Amino acid sequence: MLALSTYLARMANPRTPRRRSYHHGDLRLTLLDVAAAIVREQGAEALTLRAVARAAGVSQTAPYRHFKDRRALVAAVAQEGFERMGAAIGRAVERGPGGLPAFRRGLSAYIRFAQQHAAEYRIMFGPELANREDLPELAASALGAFGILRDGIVRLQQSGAIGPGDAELMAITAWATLHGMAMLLLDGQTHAIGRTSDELIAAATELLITGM
Amino acid sequence: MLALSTYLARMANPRTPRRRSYHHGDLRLTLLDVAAAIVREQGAEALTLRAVARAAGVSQTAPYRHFKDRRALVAAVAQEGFERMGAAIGRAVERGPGGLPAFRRGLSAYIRFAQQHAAEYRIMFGPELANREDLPELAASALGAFGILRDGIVRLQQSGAIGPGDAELMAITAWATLHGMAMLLLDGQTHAIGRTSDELIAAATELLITGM
DNA sequence: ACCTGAACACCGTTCAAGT
DNA sequence: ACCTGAACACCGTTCAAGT
Repeated sequence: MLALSTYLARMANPRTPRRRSYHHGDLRLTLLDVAAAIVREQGAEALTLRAVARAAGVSQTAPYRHFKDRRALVAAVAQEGFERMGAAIGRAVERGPGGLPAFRRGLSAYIRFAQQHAAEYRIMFGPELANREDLPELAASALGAFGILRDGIVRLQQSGAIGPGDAELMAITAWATLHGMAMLLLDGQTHAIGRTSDELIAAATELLITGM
Repeated sequence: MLALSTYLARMANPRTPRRRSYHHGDLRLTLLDVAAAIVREQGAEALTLRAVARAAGVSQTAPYRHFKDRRALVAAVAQEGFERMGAAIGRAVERGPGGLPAFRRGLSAYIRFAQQHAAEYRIMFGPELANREDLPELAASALGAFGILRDGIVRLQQSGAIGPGDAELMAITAWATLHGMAMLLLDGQTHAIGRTSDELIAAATELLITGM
């Protein structure tokens, strides 16, 4: 989680220890770190291959040794995002009593992650990576996150906390609601309406649970 | 609704009647038509100012007389989209019995519009226009569409078709669900799950109504 | 008032060449 | 095996100049 300025300062500083050789060693990892820093600090649209190369201190064509094209780098950033989001939701679910309260905490954690990592979330669900046919790892990460939601619903049904019904259709609808609410919040569409994000998260969560 | 090829052929054809003068006359309208055709036929990412100028047969800087920058052109395309979507939903609501069935038809119409005008929908809700602070007309169009939804919910409450509660919070949640489901469908995220879009639309609609 | 042409600072990507 | 440099085909945008 180094700041972008750290990389840039390192490159500008003549006392920066020279690389062991002409070869970088772990350029792939450096590129990913730099990419994440750019997204975090300058937003999704600032994530260009050339900017990443510049901040990493390599030529603009060096990244092509490690990523097929720009989209592959973006996909790697998104994949990290899915894994971090899954972990954040998992922590929220574990942190307290189970059952319906745990489910509520999970739903809230989803939207809070989107708000706290707005640019990353946009990349995860942006049009560029919408088609995941050629990105099987990314598709698996996303599907894994969906599975957590569906399994949570199944357990709630088994315990009788929510009514019966097609758990998968419920999960897709819940996901759609979370994603939609996250986007509305990120885009500031809810400012005009004058409600706090906590109110909106609570409303969406309760409507979903009541509907189930 | 002319195809892009029509504009391009017109430019390539030496028999195309020359413009009345050095001035185009209604370049703004032509640019908007061409932009809509490009979005429809080549997708949202193909909508560049230079491509629009080329297809319209003017220099690449001519559009700047009519649009402050690229974003202003994109916003104009989005605005047309909001108006057409509002009209499509209105037609669906009117076409049949009122009350809850009309509300269901409206919700379905929203998602069907998104599916049938996928690229346009992406532009309407894309990150580029997310911040509408400097686009008051666009903000008004979007808020108008939201108002239709909220008023529909209020009427359903008055008739007792759905339970009481904060209509605005219900409307935002419903909008989030529609938008989220539309995006999941457009992005093909639902393919992996193997349900038809009709099933998904029905599930989302029923869960929302039950929750209300 | 409206449009053009040249220019600038960016992109992604390819390909031959360097170490 | 990994990285560089030059090149190509794109962008958005500005500014002086043409009609």
